[in-house]
Amino acid sequence: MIAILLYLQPNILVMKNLLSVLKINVPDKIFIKDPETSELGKKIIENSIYLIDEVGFESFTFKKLGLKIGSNESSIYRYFESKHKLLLYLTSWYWAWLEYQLVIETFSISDAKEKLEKAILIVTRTVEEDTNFSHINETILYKIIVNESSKSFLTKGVKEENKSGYFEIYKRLVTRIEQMILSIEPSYPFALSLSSTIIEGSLHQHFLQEHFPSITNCGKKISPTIFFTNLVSKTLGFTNE
Amino acid sequence: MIAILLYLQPNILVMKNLLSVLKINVPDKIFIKDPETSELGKKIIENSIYLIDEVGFESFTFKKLGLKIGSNESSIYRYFESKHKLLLYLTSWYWAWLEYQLVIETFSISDAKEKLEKAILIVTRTVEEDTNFSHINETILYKIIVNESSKSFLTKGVKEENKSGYFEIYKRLVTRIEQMILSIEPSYPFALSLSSTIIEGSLHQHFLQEHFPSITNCGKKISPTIFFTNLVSKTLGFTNE
DNA sequence: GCAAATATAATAGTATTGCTATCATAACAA
DNA sequence: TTGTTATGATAGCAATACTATTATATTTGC
Repeated sequence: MIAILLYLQPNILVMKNLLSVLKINVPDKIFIKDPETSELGKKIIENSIYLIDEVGFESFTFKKLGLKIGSNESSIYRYFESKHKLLLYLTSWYWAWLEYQLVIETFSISDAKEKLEKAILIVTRTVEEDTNFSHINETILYKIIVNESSKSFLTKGVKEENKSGYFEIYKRLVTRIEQMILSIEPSYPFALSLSSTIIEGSLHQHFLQEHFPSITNCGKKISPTIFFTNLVSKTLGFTNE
Repeated sequence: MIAILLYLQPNILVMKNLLSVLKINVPDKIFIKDPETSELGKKIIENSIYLIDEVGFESFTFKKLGLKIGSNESSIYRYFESKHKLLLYLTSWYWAWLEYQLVIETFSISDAKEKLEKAILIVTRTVEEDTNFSHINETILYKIIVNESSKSFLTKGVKEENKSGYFEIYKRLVTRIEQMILSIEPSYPFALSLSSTIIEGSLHQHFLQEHFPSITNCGKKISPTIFFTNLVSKTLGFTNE
């Protein structure tokens, strides 16, 4: 795979091609039956994204989803044991998708600072264009990540679910950016915290921009990318002009 | 009140005295009947904190709470129209309580940097000692803030609830710290985003410390306070030695 | 092409949730 | 003492979050 990546130009078309071959892998304990293996499964994923966006995760039910896709509640339960597991699936898929972008788009960058800046761009930018290579609408999924993803870990069951490996992809993403930080400033003692702050903090700034504009500078002129790029460059002591 | 504060030493004893006179004010549209005005009301607040901590917000119900306090479900509905409103009450109370501490403990500090550092300490530190001046156990409430407070705004109803003023205290806290940042560096263009990142980011680091220690540097030796103090001093270009 | 396996659909049922409504009683105040 | 207010007890209801069973398609292997 590394060999292939070296020859690829990182753009959406390439993503599309690459991902038509490579499958986004979600920890398989999250589902009962892999939704990627059937038409119904794909319809479940595709439309759960639309429905959660429409009504919010609290009001989302398998019954309503069944109605939307002309299928039965009980059939959906054959894929996911609960709506919480479905949310875990969607968030895992998103982080895996981001990780692919991170790897592809930073792979050929040799300059450590440039590499980190690119990484910050990737994890903080708004997903606006749907790459359209699959049944998953990434633009809408991104809205769900901003509004609902915290609920995937803010539960009484986190500890156990963490042990089951449900958050591995997310954690690997954090450590990837940690490594980029350390390659610039090996003695910086808070690389993990800075990395996790960039990722969660960016989602939070996107949320504020939408719902609490009075407590963020992010808006039309300033993006979370600009804010976090500045924050990181100042913190690690390099200029980004 | 300002006159009084000038003569006070900021410590827990003073807090206790001050708050026995001053009432923490929560936006009054949040409740149907003010729980501070009756014994039952106070029992509801006191024990909702314990129960939410025990079972998590999702499994928390008014029926269970009624059972715990030897009262009736229907009586609790006379105070709060839903458990969501109760969560809003608890989070608002917490932010108001923090704001008091912020005002009291930074009031007499004239040096801008010292003032900001004190403010960061106040909003990022773990609430470990219960001041015990009321029926509210702040230590347990703090755990709820870390684990559940995001759910108070990550809902389909945020926009409306924001219009109703339910988040005023929280927003005012963010702008207070924004002002402290600007008094050090008036040209820094991201003061609001930095402030909101400190507050939410600190809760997130506390959460990670507890549940995902592999993606944070915070733990026994490093606290969120140390991380954010360093982050802010580097970002604003002053040293904190 | 047919049987067997598998996937999906339809229906029913259950305990719990998130309430609302009504009526009774207790406490307290005018 | 009478009225007002607070609380308690009970009932009821539609929706949620499932589980279980049975029926009917669809696919697959031989």
